[in-house]
Parts: sequence; structure tokens; C-alpha cells
Amino acid sequence: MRIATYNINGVRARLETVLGWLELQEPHVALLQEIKCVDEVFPREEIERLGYTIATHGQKSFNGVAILSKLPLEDLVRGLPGDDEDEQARWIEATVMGDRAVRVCNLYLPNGNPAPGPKFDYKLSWLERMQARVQAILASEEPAVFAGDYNVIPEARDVRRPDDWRDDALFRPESRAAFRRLENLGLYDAIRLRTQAPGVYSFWDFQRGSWERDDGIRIDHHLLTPQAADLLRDAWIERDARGGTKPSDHVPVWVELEA
DNA sequence: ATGGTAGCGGGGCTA
Repeated sequence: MRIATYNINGVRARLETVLGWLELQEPHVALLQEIKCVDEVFPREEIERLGYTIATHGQKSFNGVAILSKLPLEDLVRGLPGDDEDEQARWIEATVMGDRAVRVCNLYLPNGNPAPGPKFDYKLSWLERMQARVQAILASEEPAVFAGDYNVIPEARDVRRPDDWRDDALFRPESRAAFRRLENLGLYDAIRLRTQAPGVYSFWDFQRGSWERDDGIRIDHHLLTPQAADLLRDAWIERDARGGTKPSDHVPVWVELEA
């Protein structure tokens, strides 16, 4: 089972980008973030035509996540549990019924800038709420993947110019510590199970010629439960996607599981 | 210090 996470930065503005990518790469499961639309206007038919089952959790203008799957989906959950007041659409999860059942959680973590401030507080509280959800799923001892745009640069080797990011919500010590706490619950960063190399990025800003200068950061991650890590065949970043026609500022990050 | 780009939606916010 090949699973890709992809912050598409507007699924309608980049529909041709998504459709071309799905046709070429044929992910079994695609986890989209920043669809930036409500469920009613998600381009469902166009994607279903390629053989995908679709589950969306959308929102007007901002945020929004979707699961596209060639395999059946069960036990859908929309929204990160733990705060009924939270109206931001940043979480959707389902069980993908492959050779093995895999619990797949698709997340779009708050950016958190400017920091400090209320947006940064929201990011940190969201991370705490995610911890509780991770613990509940870990307790079930099932293969599970927590994938998406974490808006966290885990380490200095994950950013080309660390000094430019010191005060940014994506790289502040509090954000990195919260990411480590997730890992310390017993999750594995799939890319780091495959390579220790620096300079492996998943995002290059649209501004300042970041792509041309390879001024990137790694913020899109797959965290695996031990049972999912047991099934890991490979993990990679589809860097070439950043150079194509009408690219997102993020590129797809992949895992292949024996499932 | 500033502005540089992009999507949504039709001004300013979010990133």
C-alpha cells in the first residue's frame, strides 16, 4: 500500500495538478491538506472517475483535509477529537482496508505564526490534543499512520537556513519539543527510518526564489505506530513535483507499507 | 526594514 501526503494549497485552483499527479503516480491512498473549500464544491466526480473513494472534511476558504483511496474506507472520523468548540477543519481519519487494515490519520497542523500569540497558543494546544488521540490509537496496537502537514521543522538538518527560522512558529523550541513528545509516545518518523541525510525538504516558499535556491524545510511527515513501522517498505519525498506545472509550495511525501 | 508570491473571494486574511 502506497500512501502519499500532499498539501495541495487549493484543490480547485490546482485540480489539473492533482489529476495529473494521481494518474501518473497512482497512490493507493492520497491525503490532501489545504483543500480550501467546503465539501459541497470539492471536485468529487473528477477524482472518483480515476477510481478513488473520497472522504472530505472541508471548510470555507481555509484549511480542509481529504482522504482519496483506491481501497475501501471504514470508521471515518472528521475533526480532531477533544474540543467541540474547534471549528477549523484540520483532521480526518479512516481505516483503509488493504491486505492489512491500516488506520490513516490525515492532519493539517496550525501554522502558529506570529509567535508568541493566540495563534501560537492554538498550535500548541492542538498538538496536546493530538497527543491524546495518538495515545488512544497506540493503545489499540494497530498499524496506524499519522500523516500530513505538521508545520513543524523537527531539527536543524531539516532546514536550509536555520537562523532565518529561529523565531518562527515552525521552528521554535516549543513546537519542536511538542513534535518530539509525539515521537516519544512511540512513533517513528518514516523518512528518518530511511535516511539520516540533511537537506531533505518537503516545502519551498513561493517567495524569494526559494525553490531555485533550494531554500527549503521539511514539515510534511508520516509518523508510524510500531505496528505500521514493522510494515514499512520504503519512504521518500517526491521532490520533482515542486518543479512541475502550477506546483503547490509543498511536494508529496510517500510511504509504502506491506499492507 | 521591507517586500517578495499564492488562494480565496471580492477586502483582507492566511500562509
